Amino acid sequence: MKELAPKYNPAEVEDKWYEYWDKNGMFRSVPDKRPAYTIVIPPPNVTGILHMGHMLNNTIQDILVRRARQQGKNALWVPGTDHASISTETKVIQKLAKEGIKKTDLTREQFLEHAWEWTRKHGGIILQQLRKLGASCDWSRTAFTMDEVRSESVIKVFCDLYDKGLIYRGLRMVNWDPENRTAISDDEVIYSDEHSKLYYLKYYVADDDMTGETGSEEEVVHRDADGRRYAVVATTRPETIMGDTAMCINPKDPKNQWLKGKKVIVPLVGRVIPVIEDRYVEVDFGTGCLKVTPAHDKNDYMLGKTHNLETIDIFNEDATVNEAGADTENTRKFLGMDRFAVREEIVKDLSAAGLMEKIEDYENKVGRSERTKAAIEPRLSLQWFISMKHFAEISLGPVMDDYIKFVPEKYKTTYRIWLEGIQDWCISRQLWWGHRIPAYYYNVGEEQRIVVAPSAEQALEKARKESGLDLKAEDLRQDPDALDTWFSSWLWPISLFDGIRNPGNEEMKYYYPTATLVTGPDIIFFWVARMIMAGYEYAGDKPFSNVYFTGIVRDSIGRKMSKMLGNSPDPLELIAQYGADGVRMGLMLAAPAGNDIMYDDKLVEQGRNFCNKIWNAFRLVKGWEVDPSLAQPQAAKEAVEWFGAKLNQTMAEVEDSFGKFRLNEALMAVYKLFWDEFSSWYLEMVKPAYQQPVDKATYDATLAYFDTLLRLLHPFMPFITEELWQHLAQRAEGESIMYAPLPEITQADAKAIADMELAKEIITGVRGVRAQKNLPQKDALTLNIVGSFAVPNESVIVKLANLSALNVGAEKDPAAATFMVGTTEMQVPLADQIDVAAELEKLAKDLAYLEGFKKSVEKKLSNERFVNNAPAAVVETERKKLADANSKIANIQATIAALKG
RNA sequence: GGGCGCUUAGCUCAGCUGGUUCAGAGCGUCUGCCUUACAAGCAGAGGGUCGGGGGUUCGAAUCCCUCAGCGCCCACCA
Repeated sequence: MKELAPKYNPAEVEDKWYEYWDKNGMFRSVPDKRPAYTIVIPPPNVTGILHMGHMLNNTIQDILVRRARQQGKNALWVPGTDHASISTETKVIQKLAKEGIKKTDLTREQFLEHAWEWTRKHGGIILQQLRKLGASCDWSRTAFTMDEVRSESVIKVFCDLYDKGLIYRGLRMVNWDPENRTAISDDEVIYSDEHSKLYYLKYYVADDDMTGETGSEEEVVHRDADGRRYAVVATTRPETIMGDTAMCINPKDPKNQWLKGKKVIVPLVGRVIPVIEDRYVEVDFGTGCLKVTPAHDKNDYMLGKTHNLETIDIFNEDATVNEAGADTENTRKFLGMDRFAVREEIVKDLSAAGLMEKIEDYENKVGRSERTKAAIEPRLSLQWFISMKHFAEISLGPVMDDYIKFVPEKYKTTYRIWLEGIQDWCISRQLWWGHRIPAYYYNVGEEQRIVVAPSAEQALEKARKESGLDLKAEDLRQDPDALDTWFSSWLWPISLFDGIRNPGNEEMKYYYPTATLVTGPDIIFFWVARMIMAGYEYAGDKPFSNVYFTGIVRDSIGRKMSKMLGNSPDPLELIAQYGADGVRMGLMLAAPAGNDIMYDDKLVEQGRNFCNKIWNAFRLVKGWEVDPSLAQPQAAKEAVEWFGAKLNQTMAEVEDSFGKFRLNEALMAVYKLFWDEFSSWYLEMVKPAYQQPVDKATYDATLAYFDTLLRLLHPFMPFITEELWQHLAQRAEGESIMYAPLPEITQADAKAIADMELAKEIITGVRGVRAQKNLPQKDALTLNIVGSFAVPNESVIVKLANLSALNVGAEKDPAAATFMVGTTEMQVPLADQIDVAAELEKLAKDLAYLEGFKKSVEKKLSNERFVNNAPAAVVETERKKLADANSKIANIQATIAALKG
């Protein structure tokens, strides 16, 4: 074979193997007799591009799927993308804006045409990028949440839930995103602390008779220069005063007793509003007076309901002031003005009118849209909701009982608490990009009625039946709203197998429930919980058996990766630079389940270096000439026996780690096995002298071990393992390491492992002496073992320590470098090279340490309570420690005496 | 305000139901080596009173209490 480069070049092999796998249909899965192992991808946004979070998440999925394949399971990883209604619609609007087109200038159909065009142009890029990573998805099954199967599934489920009475339409205070002019769910609102101001406004008492204060001295009564009384209200949102319909105090607030039963005047607006009492108001906040704006605040809305207040909505959909907000002389000028501009203006006006008591700096939580970052405007509107009580009931148990296993387990609590306090799910969005709500309105006289049906035709038929009228198609108006994106996502594990339209079909029976869901904890409510709900409602069983929550990929100083900070590496750039295997390996080493990972280039460097290590180990082995006539050297025989045991031991560890989803530990175990045990120890043990041939037995054993190591590594590093596996032996076209099973794990020979550990300790001891005394490796040394000792793997020791003689039962030699293995003294004679003073100093230190150690053990053993209460085995080990310490001390003392003598 | 979690070597972390696999790993650091598989490497070495305090116990990184710091999630204080 041709000479291999001393460095591994991933770029040369990765695309080649990916095409090979794809061409040979190796990612493809169809139901058969084997057990299934299914993963459905968390569908990335259709127009998104790969970021570090995707890299981590999809690497994990690929590892699980590839491992399942090796285990003989019928592994399927289903890919797809999400239409991401808000996010995509926002992007399309921005793109149109650049072309000078406003959404409002377009018809729904025109807008959707633009959106589809955008989707076609950018859609699926991310799936192409996943191939670079090595993702072994069955691409023939690639789905989209707005393709035909998924869309029909969504509509069918909506109709079904409506028929079941689980979907309703209602007037609610919703989180309104004025930028996209849509309602969003509670979960899509991000609250953060922001600097703002607290404005103290004067609300004069209406029809003030200006008579003196009544009641207690604790009362706080404000008066102006003319003696007129007013209350002070602290607010962060002075622009909403046009919607004030009451002022509220706490009935127990001594400061404000005098306001009871009074009416006050809204500043500037001039409207007279009642003072109401409710314990909701905090006595200690601000002045204890609260302005109540039922149309623009969730709590105020609640107050409005309990106290039967009028609701005045003062804003348009885009949070500019409407007619109702601008119907007085002083507020007329605000018509059409944005809420924040109004705030500025109104603050000026209030101050000018002497109605502003003071302004303070203030820090409060402001809710913003997760997507557009626009400040949420609470808004009353008609929306569609799913009643969640039923779903909460069916989805709690399976997780709490570990029928669905969460990794890490702590998210069970998070999940339970959320379900216990669950709110109804607002599923309508005032967007066009998405699944349009299949609800149709028609009028019977003045009364508006609703029918819900999968199509306009069916709706018409239904409406005719229900109304008894001879309605025409144009009498029905479809609801303009689209459904929340998650309304399609929650069906994903079912709809991917067409299990909504065709319940119980063959694919559903075979692939469902899926094995493991790999996702971030940030969407545990949005998605994970709801998939569990839909799973039970529409497939009669859990959607997945395990949920592996990944962490967030952060930069090396712990910041989230973000475009703004520019601290996120480009994944494809990384792959180009370090190889897909190197990147996968680097990420996985640092990623325990549920832990954030601090990304650093050092990690992927380590991955790349490991690839190189594997590559070079391969170069070594493949470079050997085999001489069949050669007998196997004893050292090689010992090495082969030992490594077989070590391999088995590690495979058991890896198996155990996978069972616990501790992929980083599994990888680390294989990493150390390959680098330390195989490369640094085993290969050195069996390596023939330079340009000497190797015997057949050793060669075969080594290739077999290499093969197994590649299989173990394959799920983590698919490309290099395939490349080398193909080189390792003649493979037929269509063969792949992807389907090479792992050998069975047998009981590891513990004695073989322990013996070699001891041998390694001796070798390391000799190497230590070489390092200290500057003795070159090529000079053979003598090793004398003082007293009796059963030497394990003697040939290996002689070879790796480069010994000319190994004597057991030697006399103590003062002119020798000494090291201890257990209680046994080992010496490398140095003749005149020994530095007596330095040696004595070192021995004195050792002695002092041992004396101290001995004392602590003796103290323990002389403690009667310890001897009486501790288990016999523990006491026994203490006794042994003491005996060992005594023997070591005697040894050292003898050596010191000999050196001095 | 409620809940969950974290604090162990310079960095990132592992240490299950208390006792030789209890003070560990990887990376980094230091020393010596371009030894014909690999300097993206080899060999060797150093490094922590396990956040502070208290308690339970013969014995605590491990269990309990408390304090401090950090992180995340949830929540209607304008």
